[in-house]
Amino acid sequence: MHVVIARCTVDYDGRLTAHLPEAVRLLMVKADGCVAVHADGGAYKPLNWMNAPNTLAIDETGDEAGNEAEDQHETAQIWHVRSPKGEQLTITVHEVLAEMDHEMGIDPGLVKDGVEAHLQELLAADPTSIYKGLRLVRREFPTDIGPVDLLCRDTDGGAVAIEVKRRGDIDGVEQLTRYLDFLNRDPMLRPVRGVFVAQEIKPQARVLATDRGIGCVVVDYDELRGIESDELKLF
Amino acid sequence: MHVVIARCTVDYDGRLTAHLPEAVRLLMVKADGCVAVHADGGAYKPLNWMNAPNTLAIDETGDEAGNEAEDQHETAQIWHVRSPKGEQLTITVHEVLAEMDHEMGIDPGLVKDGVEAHLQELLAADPTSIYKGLRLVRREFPTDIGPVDLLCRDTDGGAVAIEVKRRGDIDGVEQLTRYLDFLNRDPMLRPVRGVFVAQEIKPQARVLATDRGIGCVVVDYDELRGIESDELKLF
DNA sequence: ACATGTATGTCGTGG
DNA sequence: CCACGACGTACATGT
Repeated sequence: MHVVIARCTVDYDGRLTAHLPEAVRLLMVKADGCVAVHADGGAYKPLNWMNAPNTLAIDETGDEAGNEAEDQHETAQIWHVRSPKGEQLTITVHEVLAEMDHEMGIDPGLVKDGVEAHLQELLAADPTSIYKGLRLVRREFPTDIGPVDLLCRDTDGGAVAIEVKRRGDIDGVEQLTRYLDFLNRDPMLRPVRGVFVAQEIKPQARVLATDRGIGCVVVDYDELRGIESDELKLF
Repeated sequence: MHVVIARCTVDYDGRLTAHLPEAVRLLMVKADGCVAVHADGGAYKPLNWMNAPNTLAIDETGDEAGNEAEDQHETAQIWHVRSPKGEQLTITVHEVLAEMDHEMGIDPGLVKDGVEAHLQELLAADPTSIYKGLRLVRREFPTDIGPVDLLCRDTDGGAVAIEVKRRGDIDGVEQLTRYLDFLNRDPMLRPVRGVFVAQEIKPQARVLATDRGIGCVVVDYDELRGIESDELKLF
């Protein structure tokens, strides 16, 4: 890991064109070659960056015009970062204010908990938290276009396809719609109702779902986890 | 901007739960208080972070057990970062390997060029670059499910809904399809044709669009800008 | 503040 | 290698 604080200007040309006027910024070069230009604010996203794979070539153009020879900091460097896809990041370093270098090795990695997979797990364990009397047929029920999160039967034996999302967006409704299209071609299942389950459902998603006859159910993750704990306590 | 290279463990508890085992990482604290934990690889995204607004409190617990007094580096610090929304990031610093501090001021900011907004602007200014004889009715034409990028009329007075994308993906086709569904319920507009316009259209997106009777037009950004410049020169 | 659409999204996974 | 789905998505913008 190489870190430089420098007065610099930056130009990116690739998926779009962008320019950063001269200012003091942090330049971060990671072991895999990726480069990021950070300002002193604005969350974790850099102002500009280039992801690996790429090549970094530092062009030591020598002192800038009118520079006193003894001032080592007034050296102008040009960093050329290029990706094989034709993207290009050019950093003109006018002045290096600080620098740091350190070996860090490979990171052991992150352990996560509480994402959609976990929510789906809780709902599969007890579908009645979605809908009274609902019984699970199968998790990740396969269709030609991909697996439905949950396939259930209601009290009348009717098939119910359920899409689980942490945040209920319009995309989730589209996804469920595609699944329903395919499921409803199966004479053994037809007719299949759809239910969209999420911790939060956006208004537009609700409009679209309702328009397509898809039910919407909002569930609470902590509550589900609570119910699960309660049930475990009973035994 | 404060930068620290440290051997540390990290725990995040908020929108999910995550843990990082002990390793050497880069800790970045920006002027607005946001904190990021970087490994020496993996693009620009940090392993863990906390965005502003938040509070950072550094707990100097003193030397770790069994530590030789003169070794200043073996101090264990605990960084508590908390957001008002109840998120919490805890960084246990076992050893500081390097440190850096620098004032950077407010960044003048990024100038972007060539994003969808600009492309839509150019096309709105001259819809004939999409289709001969096309006239603009309204940009961001509202429907119950959101605004269509461009609504136009063709030479026969037929309504044409246009979705503009930088990269023409399958999602864009889905989006336009939804708009067309709603627009075609309006007796004043019906029948409405759809045209998908992008700088690049993925094969699958083209297949889906064609299957749904939606036209595909690939436009060149530089060329559009060129045409615009030419027209400006004429006056 | 909330809702919505864009992003140089990034990042994993499966075909 | 490409496509799809999830993400602590972040982020700007319009209401």
